[in-house]
Amino acid sequence: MEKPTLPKGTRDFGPAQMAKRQFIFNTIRSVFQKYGFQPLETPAMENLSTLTGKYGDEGDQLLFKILNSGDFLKDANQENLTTGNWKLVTGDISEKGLRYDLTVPFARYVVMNRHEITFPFKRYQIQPVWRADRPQKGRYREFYQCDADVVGTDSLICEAEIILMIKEVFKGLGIQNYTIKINHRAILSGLAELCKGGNETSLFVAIDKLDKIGEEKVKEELRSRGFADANLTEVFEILNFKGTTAEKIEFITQKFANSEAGKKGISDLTQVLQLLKDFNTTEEHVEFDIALARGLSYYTGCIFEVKINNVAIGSVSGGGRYDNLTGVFDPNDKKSGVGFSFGVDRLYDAMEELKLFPQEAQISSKVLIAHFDAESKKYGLGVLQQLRVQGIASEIYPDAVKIQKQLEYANKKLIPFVIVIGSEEVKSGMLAIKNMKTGEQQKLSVEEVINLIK
RNA sequence: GUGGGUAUAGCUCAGUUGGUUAGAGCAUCAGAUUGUGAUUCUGAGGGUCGUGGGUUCGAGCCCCAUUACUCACCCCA
Repeated sequence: MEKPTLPKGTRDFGPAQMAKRQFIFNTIRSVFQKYGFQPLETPAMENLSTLTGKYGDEGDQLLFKILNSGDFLKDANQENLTTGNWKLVTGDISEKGLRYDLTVPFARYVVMNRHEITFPFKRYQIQPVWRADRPQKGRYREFYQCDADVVGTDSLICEAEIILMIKEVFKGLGIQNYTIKINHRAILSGLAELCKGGNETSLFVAIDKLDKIGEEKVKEELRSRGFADANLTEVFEILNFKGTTAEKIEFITQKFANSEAGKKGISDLTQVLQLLKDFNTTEEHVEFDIALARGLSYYTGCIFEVKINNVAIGSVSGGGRYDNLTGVFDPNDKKSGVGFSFGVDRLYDAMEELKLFPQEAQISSKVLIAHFDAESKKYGLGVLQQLRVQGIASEIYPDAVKIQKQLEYANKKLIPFVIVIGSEEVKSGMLAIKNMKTGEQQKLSVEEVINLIK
């Protein structure tokens, strides 16, 4: 018989992992809801026409496509088949694909439902997405994103609130050493204006790697992409400027004196920082990083990225403002949106590495009822029901087996208390309750047991 | 898409210049213990060494192919 396996880059999540994952999901969800976001779910699959062209050529390559049902060759163009033009054949035999992120399906939803939606619309969405790239550390083909976006307002309060939410989620998860990097697309544009010639995107992609590969490697890459060293002097002067956020802003304000884009970026950023003060929060964990660029082509305003320090995993959260997302589906409907996303799978890996999962989050039942014989098992059912009425998660060992085995079961399931029932307990009504951590055992009435555990 | 690495028990891994019957820890099961787990002691089960071919008197080890996994690059959560 052939051994069953999983598709590359996908995982099962057993009870132990699910307990930890749900701890993350619950933390994020409760923060989203506290900030007034409402839930949304969209289908796992979208029409390919909805997805293609939104993520650039690279992104189109990484889309999982779904083969048409039935005789999918029926409608395929014979010429495409014989010439072996796979890209054209793909379009003939596949019209659906798995979602690549949550932002594009959200934009589609907004355009389709704009008459029912009250703007500004704040939605959160926690669902898996799929990417057909080669898996590696911290990178899967199926992974969950937790998105929160606001569409229909260009207020910078949204940007400030994103920072607040990130801080609150990380506090809830117990992650302390992290950095929220912030930048602005217009500041990047200002930077591009300072070096004449060369492709803007190539510049952003290259400088984004600055802290990873260093100045020399970045310059090397830029040279290979047609940038002249002489034109890069001022760019690197800015990128290498060290100082506080306020000092950085002052420095680039002089540099961007003649740049409309640069001035707009600085103004937005300054306002966001001021709003943080108005919210009575500090700039702790927030870092203005002029080299931060994000790949997705639709960001137009502030951009964010969150990294957990001392953990070798990519960013665990990112986002930004896009002025033109709905415009992709309807050119007459250009709504401004801003949003961000947590990568649960990377948060999980990072928290595992940092040993941040609290053990309480892994407890399922609080009590197990163990029994010595049929009569005590029967008696235990009544006790079990009383516990459950009190809202205590509890279970009884269903089979008649040795007490050893029942205690082992509790031990493995991390159940903290075991009520042992035998003929003595049935007779007296006093229950033997054992604390599995300390090993202590005492005789208590049902009411006393409930008070102890609750 | 490009380039490395790995593949031996359910899991994590040893395995000498190629040499008889392939080992350990953990896990599982049984017992020490007929009203007590995690700790301790004793014992047991479990492997066509990823797959296919080649070299050799002889291959877990060397060579070729293939598949899976994994790490890095591109890009990204």
